Amino acid sequence: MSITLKDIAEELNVSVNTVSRALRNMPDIGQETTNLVKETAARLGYRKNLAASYLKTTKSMMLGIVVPDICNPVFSYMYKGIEKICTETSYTLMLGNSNGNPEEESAVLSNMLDHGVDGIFLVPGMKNTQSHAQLENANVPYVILQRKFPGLSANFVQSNDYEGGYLAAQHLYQLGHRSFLYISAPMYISSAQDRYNGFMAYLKENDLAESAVQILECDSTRTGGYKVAKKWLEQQPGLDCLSATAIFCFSDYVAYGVYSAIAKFNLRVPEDISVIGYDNNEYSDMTFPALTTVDILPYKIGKQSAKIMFDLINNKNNNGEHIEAVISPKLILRNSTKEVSP
Amino acid sequence: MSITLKDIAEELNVSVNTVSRALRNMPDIGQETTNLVKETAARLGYRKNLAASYLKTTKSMMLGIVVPDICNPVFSYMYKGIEKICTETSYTLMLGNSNGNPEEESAVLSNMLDHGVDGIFLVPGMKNTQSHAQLENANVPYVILQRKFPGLSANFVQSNDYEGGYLAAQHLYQLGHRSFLYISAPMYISSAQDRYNGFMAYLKENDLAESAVQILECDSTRTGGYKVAKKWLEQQPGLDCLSATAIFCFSDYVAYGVYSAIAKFNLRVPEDISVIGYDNNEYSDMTFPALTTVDILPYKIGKQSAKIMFDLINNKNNNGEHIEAVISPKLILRNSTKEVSP
DNA sequence: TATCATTACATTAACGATAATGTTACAAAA
DNA sequence: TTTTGTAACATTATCGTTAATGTAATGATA
Repeated sequence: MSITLKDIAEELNVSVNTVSRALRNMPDIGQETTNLVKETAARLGYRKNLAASYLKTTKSMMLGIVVPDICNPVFSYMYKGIEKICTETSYTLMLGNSNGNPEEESAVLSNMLDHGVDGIFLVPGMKNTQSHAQLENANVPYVILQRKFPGLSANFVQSNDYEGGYLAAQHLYQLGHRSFLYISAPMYISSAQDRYNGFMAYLKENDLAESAVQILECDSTRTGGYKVAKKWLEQQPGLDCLSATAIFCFSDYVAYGVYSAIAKFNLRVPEDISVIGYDNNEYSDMTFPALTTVDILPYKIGKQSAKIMFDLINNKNNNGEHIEAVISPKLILRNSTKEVSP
Repeated sequence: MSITLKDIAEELNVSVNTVSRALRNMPDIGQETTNLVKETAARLGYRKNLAASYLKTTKSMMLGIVVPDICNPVFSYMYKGIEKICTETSYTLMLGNSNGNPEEESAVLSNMLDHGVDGIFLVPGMKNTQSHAQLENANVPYVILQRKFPGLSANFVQSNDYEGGYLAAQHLYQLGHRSFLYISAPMYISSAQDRYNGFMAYLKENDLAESAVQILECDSTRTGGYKVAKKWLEQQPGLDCLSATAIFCFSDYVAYGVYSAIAKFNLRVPEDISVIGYDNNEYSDMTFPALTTVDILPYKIGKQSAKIMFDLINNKNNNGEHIEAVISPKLILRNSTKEVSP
């Protein structure tokens, strides 16, 4: 059907091996022959069969990416960051969504490994450590993004969640806030814990007690944020004497839900209560009010991960120790936070 | 390194072929042997080498998807729709962004074809017909999503843009609007033209002249929408006598830009001018005001495309004619449109 | 002059799976 | 009894590529 090395070899009356080596610029093929082979290959429209090549070399030139949900802009920007570097080195990407589900995550990983990917990028779903074992057994390099396997070491790139929490606390404190609600993802997610630690660290530096921060958990979605915020508001002694003057949300998604809950109680952001998000979704400057948030720079995280991946593939990491990279987040000031009313 | 058919064969003292056929439930292998082989395969942790399998069968069990930008939720939802169907049939997906750039689109396609994908989903970028030739030559089934190759036939799934334009016009007309601005993507994009045709069709049915609709073109981004709207507003005789009472935007992105431009002139949506978007981005109900828009149901488009793909792969399409599927869009009513002030 | 490199190729054997074709043992049919 | 059929396997060749090894011709070296 399509042109193979054999076709070129027959056309030129040389061996298949010569064609293969000529196309790969091997030094033991004469310059004239090399040129001739390349011209003929181009003329016939030869394209290398990468699967066949893989069979001999065990280099598939494919990398796998597993994310919870590609519709989440955080992950799609990570994807693009990774792709940016991969395109330069003509690696192709296989993508799979785990939907935050351990079984799906595991199935997708297996599938990619069966296809012989040369490496895997994984944004782990919740508490799934099976993936870790899978990846270790597979004997391919892998980079974990954003969420840590609890207690396990790996090549790892993440936004500095501690710093993000710290920045958020600093911003709110400087506006005069002294009582806070942190609507968090479940605390077994390392990011959730780290952000809390950073948040508390700033407050403690400024002599606030731990009791200054209430914590509520939900899954990082709009409905999650809505439900928790609604419940919290219902339990307040009165809408004019809320037990927190600022809400620190685990994600912009959560913040959107919080907006809705606050609106339901006829309160205003930021006059009655300040809200700060996390992630800086593409549209968070279009919300009303525009959402103050922390940008984790997912594109940068993706690029950094890919660079580490290629170091691993090219064996630059000869001592075998795991690499951990941390990207500093950026506070994005908008209109959902204001100084606390006197 | 990893377990092969050979390992299983040696373990059981049978031939490699027997192992292969047993695992595939071929009828000429005895039931006992089949069971034994399967147990052993499971015990040793055998995983099929899909690349090697491909070499014989020319079925790679991979499909390629090329989109302009996976960060655009329209495309990420299409991806998920496709993935939904593919997971059921254990196909794996290769994803590539073209960034709306013909060269990148072409390069990504080549790359996927070199990897031996069994089929390709393509959301074409702008006016690139080279892809069409590439896909035809490649001799793999392909499905085009959303944007038509001008003048060329292909298996094709799209939202009914004509209907979407019609719905938008109907909604605005019923609110009393009689003069419109259509901020469109370039008209060589079939969707842009179709939406215009649908929009005009409704108006003509209600005895409005073509001059009731002004058309301005931009690329479908926030900045594109912002620039065009700003320019239009600057050219108006006065801000209290705009030459259109409603703006029909090619996408929600454009609408966000239009919002910004309108705000810059201290006008209000929808009191001073109504705005309707297109696509129903995930956050369009969080904007201020919440954006009335047309949902193209990208997840459904993805699923439909995948179904067609598997019909093609399984040769159910024996007469060789191209299949075209059209998904009806849905009007989403929110707060950016209101009855025209008297 | 005989030996040794070197250049530029060709030949052969894999990679892991599968399709096509053989082979054996046993049972059924003539 | 001989033929024929069939169930249940084994053997062999092949997909397209690449690594390992082989070889002929030429030139350099001892």
